[in-house]
Amino acid sequence: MKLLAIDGNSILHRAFYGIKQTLSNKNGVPTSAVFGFMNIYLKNLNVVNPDAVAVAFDRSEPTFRHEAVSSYKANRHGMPDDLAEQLPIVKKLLSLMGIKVTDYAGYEADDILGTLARACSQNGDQCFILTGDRDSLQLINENVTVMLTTNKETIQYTPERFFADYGFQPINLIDYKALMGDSSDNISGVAGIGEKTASTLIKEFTTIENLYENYQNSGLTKGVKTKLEKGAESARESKWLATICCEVPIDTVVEHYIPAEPDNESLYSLLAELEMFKVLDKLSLIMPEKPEDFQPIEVTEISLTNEIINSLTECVYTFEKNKLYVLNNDTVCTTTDSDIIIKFLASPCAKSTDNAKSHYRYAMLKNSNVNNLKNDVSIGGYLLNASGTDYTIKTLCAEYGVHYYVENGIFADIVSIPALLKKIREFIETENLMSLYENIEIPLIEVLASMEDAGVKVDKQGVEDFGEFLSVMISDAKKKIYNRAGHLFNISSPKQLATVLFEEMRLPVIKKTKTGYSTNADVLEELRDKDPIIEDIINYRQYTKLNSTYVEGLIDKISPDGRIHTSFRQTETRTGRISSTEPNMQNIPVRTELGRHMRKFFIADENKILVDADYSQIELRVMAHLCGDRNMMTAFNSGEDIHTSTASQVFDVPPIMVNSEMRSAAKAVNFGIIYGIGAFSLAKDINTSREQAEQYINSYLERYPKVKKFMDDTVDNAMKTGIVTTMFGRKRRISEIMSSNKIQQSAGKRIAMNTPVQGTAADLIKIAMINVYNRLKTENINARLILQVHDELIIESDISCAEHAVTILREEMQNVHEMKVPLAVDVSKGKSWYEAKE
DNA sequence: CACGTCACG
DNA sequence: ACGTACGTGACGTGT
Repeated sequence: MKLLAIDGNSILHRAFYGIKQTLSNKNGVPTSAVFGFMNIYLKNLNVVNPDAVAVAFDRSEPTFRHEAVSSYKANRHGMPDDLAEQLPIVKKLLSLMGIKVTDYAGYEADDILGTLARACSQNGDQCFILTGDRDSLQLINENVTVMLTTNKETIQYTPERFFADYGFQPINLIDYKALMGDSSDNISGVAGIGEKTASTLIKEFTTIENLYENYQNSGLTKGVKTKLEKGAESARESKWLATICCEVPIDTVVEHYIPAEPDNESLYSLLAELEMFKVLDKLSLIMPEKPEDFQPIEVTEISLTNEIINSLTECVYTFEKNKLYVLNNDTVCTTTDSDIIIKFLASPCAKSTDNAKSHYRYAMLKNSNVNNLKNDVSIGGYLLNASGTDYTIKTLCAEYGVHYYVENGIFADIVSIPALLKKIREFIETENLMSLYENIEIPLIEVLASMEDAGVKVDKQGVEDFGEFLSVMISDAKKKIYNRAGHLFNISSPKQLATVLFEEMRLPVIKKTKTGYSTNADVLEELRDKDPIIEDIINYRQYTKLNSTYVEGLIDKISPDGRIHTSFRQTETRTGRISSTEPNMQNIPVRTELGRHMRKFFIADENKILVDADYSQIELRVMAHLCGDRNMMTAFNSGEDIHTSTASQVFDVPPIMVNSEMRSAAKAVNFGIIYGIGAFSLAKDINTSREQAEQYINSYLERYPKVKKFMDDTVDNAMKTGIVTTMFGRKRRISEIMSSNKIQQSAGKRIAMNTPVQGTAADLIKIAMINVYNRLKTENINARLILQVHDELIIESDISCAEHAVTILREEMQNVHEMKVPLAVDVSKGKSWYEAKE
């Protein structure tokens, strides 16, 4: 028999403190520790593949070994509330999985593990102890392996591995601890004896009994002898405290720990309620049958014909690997004939599906379109919970408690959609998201598909030439760097670079990362004057970044039509922004002249021109609108430069007296305001003292009191409800704000302050995109939207109608919504993106 | 696959 | 005393 014995408390702690993210479900129940626990458990279950599993927990009362010690747990913090809440959930999950959970009054989890381990050793069974606590290593023997889990890895401690690490036998870990003590367990040990001495003593004397019999006549130093003498009493007591009890009166018949049949139905509901869809997947659980409303769906597959298409008024369809599935009552009509697919997509039938954007792309490739799209369940799922990782039908079914029809095989998706859609629409309705869904997100799908379909023309030769130039500059910089360093190394490896800079060249360490010395741009900037190698490294970084990410990365993505067709993602960001991938067209360089050069290669086709329009300071304007601060509104309404105006307020001088330093400080403060201000970071950003930064922030908030009020109200509300909302009702759940960890909670507050602003700006530009798209269509302009970069829209237009495109962009962006301050838009034209943005 | 780094708004 | 801006995606290194 093989037994996996788990220290439940220890693993739960590891999971809680190991997971950076704070997770919680819709109802605000914290779940990160449960999630981490399940991951650690499932991972090691696969590694060990045991016949039996036991999970041990502490009892909250003082334990047998410790009740004699009056200051029990003096140095242990009680569990934070959000961890304590998760303990019963884990126990519940385990018992639903059929796993025996064991505790015993007066004993700790490791005593139970010790008892089970001893039983295994005596019966010749194998025992694997899963824990994060080194104490259990004393239990190791030929039959007992300890799987020690850290945040990074799990180490399997066999007797050999233990000896290699410690240099004595596992059982003598008790003696070792008796000498050196353990503050977290309130074991005092021998005063003055630490890790090093304890280790040497145990290697020589093996046990403290033997040590105390013989130390006087040994060659130990006088100091050590005195310490041992004084600590004799404490050492004996410490040994007793450090010894794991192996005689807890629990059931030690290993066979009794063979898991029972899991209660899949309850397990499913609980995991779904906790929103642990990945775990559901790993356990291959699906929504169990519900007697009342569950009916297996018998479907027959027939071929989709024009007649059927013409008869449809409303339907659900999916579309995978160029095969179309249309659900029509009890039949699934399928086809792979692209003419029929196009015909269907263009038909007037009201359509519901998932991943509709790809269907638009399919249609547009054939110069057709999708007509009358009513629902996209993925988009719906995203609006209801923007922090999901995927919005596939299977995952959504799990999330919304809808049966996923695995038994229907390849029809599982389509057969599952109707019930899922019903649920999702109900929630969208009750959450007041219907207008956002129907008027913004659904219409936007077509716009994004059209932009992807259009793509951006690239001057491939130009990019290649630029790449040649960069390669020369890179080898040049390399040579200089190797010369100065005195040897070859991989400059792109932060680790190797750090060795050269901070160990070989002894340059001062500015900042550390959790794995070593930081070599990032800020650090290099500070070291710039210290050695000429730094400048070359900065250049090397810039050249290689441009070359690998932009030159090589983009060339790979040029389609046969000479254009790049990025993919815009509509269900990716927590705030409601869209993102761009393969390639990311939203982070093409612009801030440095060399980087900006890249934009010369994104060009308009023959007889066409690029029209670029961007909102100026849209997020600050959104802030002004949302909070209604008089001072801020006046600044925008008067049309003056906002950073100058802010500087005038913060420094209390007339605008004419604002110099460029004051203006850039004010600009940084404005950014800080949007991000959820912190004095520390502002100070770092503008290179001033924390006190000074604090003062800027305070005078800002005094001058713009409603900004402060808005921030305070938003945070208060988020603390109460766990949710923040944009102007158009988009919601974001912020689990961090409920965290017992202060750092995470402050992060949550900043998120709460930033999201309504960033999210509202995202909503606004989405509306503008839809309106621009529709006007280009109805006014028959030979121009297409091709890119969006958060506050910027780009149209590729026939030269003949470029002015019309300019007008449409300007009007639709400026007038997108009635606001308390004007939305300013800068528009310009050019043959390339570089030219069009000046 | 995580991390450090760096490109953008 | 903590460790610090908000939101993304891609690349190279190293485990």
